[in-house]
Amino acid sequence: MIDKKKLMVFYFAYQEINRIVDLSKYNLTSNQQKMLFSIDTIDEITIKQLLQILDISKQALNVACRDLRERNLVYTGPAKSDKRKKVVYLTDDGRKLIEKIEEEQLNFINAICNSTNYNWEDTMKKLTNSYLDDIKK
Amino acid sequence: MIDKKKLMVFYFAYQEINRIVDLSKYNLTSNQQKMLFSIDTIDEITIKQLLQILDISKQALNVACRDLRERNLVYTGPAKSDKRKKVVYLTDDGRKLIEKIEEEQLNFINAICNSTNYNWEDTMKKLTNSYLDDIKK
DNA sequence: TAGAAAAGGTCAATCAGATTGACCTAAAAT
DNA sequence: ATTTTAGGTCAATCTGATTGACCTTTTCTA
Repeated sequence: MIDKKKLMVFYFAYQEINRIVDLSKYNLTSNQQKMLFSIDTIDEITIKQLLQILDISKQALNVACRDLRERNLVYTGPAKSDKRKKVVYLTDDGRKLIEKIEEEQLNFINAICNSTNYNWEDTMKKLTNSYLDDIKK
Repeated sequence: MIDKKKLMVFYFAYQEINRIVDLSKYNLTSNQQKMLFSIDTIDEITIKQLLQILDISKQALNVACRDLRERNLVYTGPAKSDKRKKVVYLTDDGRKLIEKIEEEQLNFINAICNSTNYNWEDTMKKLTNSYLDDIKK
C-alpha cells in the first residue's frame, strides 16, 4: 500500500467513525465521549492518565469530569495503592451510554472488517474508496 | 479481534498520529492541516467537497482557507466544467509543508506496519499495546 | 522527620475557533 | 425568467480550552 493511502485510512476512518455518532443527542462533548471510552477501556484509570490520554488542560478535564459526575455517568474514588490518586469508574448509566455509542460505531467498522477478512490493505481500500466515492459524486 | 480492540485502534492510532506533529510549529490549526491533507489527497478538490469532508461551517472553512491563501500555501481557480465551483490547489510551499507533516506521521505508521507485515490485527495490537504501556506505567 | 514533590482541585480572565443568520454575486439548471 | 447551487462576507455570539495563581492531601526523599 502506498504511504498516501495509509494516512487516508486513519483520517477518513476516524472521521467516519465519529461522524456516525451524534454526540449532541447525548449531550456529550467530544472530550467527554473520549473520557467515557477511556474509562471503559482502561481499568482503574486515574485522573492523571486521563490527562495524558486526552492531552488537554487540567481545568478542561475537571470541568468535563465534574459534569459527568453530576449527571451520574461516572463516579470516583481514591486508589488503594496511593490515596493521592483518584480512580474514575463508570456508573451503570455511564456504561449503558458508552456501550450504546460504541455499538453504533462498531456496526460501521464490522461491516467493513467482516467483508475483508481483517486484511489491513483490503479493509482500508474499501473504507477509503467508499468514502471518496461519496465525496466525489 | 474483539470489538473493543477495534475501537481502541482507531482512537489511539489517530491520537498518536496527530500527537507526533506539532501544528503550532507551522502555525496551522487542525482544520487547516486537514484541509492541506485533503487538497493533497483529492485531485481537483472543490470548496464544497472540503465542506463535506471537514464537516464544518462555511464561515469556519472560509476563514481558514483565506488564511492559507494569504500565506501562499494554496491557490484557487474556477473549475472548467462549472464556473461556479472553485478548485483549490497546493502551491509549491503548501505541498512542501504538507509533505513534511505527512512524512513525520508516516515514520510512525511505517515503523509499526513494516514489523507486522500489513496484518491488521497484529498492527493494531502492537500499536495500542505500546500506547497503553506508556500510559499505564 | 521536615520539606519537596506529586496528584488533584478551583477560580478568574482570556482566547481561539466555531456557529448562526442575514445578505450578497455569479453561474447553472429548470 | 426564475430558481438553485456554489461561493463569499459580516457581525454577533458561544463553547470549549488555556493559563496562572493558589489551595489541600498524600507520598517520597534528603
